[in-house]
Amino acid sequence: MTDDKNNPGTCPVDRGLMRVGDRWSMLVLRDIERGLTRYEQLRASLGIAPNILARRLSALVGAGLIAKRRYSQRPPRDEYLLTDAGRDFLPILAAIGAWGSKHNGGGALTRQIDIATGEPVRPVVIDANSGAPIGTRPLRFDYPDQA
Amino acid sequence: MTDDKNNPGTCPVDRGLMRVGDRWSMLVLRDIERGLTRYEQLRASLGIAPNILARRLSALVGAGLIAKRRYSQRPPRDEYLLTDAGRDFLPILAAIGAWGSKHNGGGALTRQIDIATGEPVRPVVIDANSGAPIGTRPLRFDYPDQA
DNA sequence: ATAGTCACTATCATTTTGCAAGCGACCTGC
DNA sequence: GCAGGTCGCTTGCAAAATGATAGTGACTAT
Repeated sequence: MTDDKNNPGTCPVDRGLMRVGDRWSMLVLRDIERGLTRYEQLRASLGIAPNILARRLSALVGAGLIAKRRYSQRPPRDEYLLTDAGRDFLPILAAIGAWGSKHNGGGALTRQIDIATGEPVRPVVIDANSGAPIGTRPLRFDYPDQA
Repeated sequence: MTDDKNNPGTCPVDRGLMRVGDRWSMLVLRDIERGLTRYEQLRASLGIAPNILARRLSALVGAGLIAKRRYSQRPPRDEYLLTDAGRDFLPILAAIGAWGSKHNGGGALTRQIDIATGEPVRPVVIDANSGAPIGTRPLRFDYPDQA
């Protein structure tokens, strides 16, 4: 685990998790995607303590995944919107959701539906080069020189 | 956030994160994938405190992502191997790694190489139905009845 | 017999999380 | 004009998780 931003490791997974590596942060992103952009909406939806939510939101702003925007001057009201980096993270949440449905999926579940086809989406991680799902072709790790 | 296993919520992301929603667990899975299957290898690679590693490993065993296997009777030695559910999680780690490379990717990084082509893999999450990357087509959420 | 490895456990300090209460800025009756 | 209500937090304190360090049991190797 790397916490030192000035001396990060070479593992991209670790690099990613430095930014969003906790559960609340991911659930906040999910809820913002669902349209719950305001503090009070998020607090009620998640059932999170207010101090914890405030801390997570400012961490996500600091990490560049969401941005705070004032949508009303009087009364002063803000909302949180996904940045490009935050939107880029959403497919990962979809993949985690697919895993959760498969391996921890008893009972009724919320699904995402493709509006054009009406079908539930089935997220799969593929290698864009080969088109093959990750895990179906042999891979090796390439470690950078650490001279 | 749901912690109650007898009364889980309807969000599949939450369901997934119930099982692996912390940073050490994901990094342990990554290292096991890399072939670091023994306690001492993991401890040295991750720089984690021994009590914390022991707890994470037994949590992952309890969550069904890894299994403990005795590979030597005398001296008694165990290793940790991925279960089917654990292997199913690896593509998510690849996707997180791709995100980390893109958005937090200064300096040298470890990469995964497709052995057949020699090319670095480029993980992308697609919808298996349409073949389109998640985020490129409009979706809606389908919430189950809560009568 | 002595030293060393491996896979942990035990103890205790530090850090993070979480609950409950409160606060400032504003709006909405009346 | 002032009591109550909403929103977006902060403060104070308890509880839980994490982490550093030391130690232990089962061996092997010399």
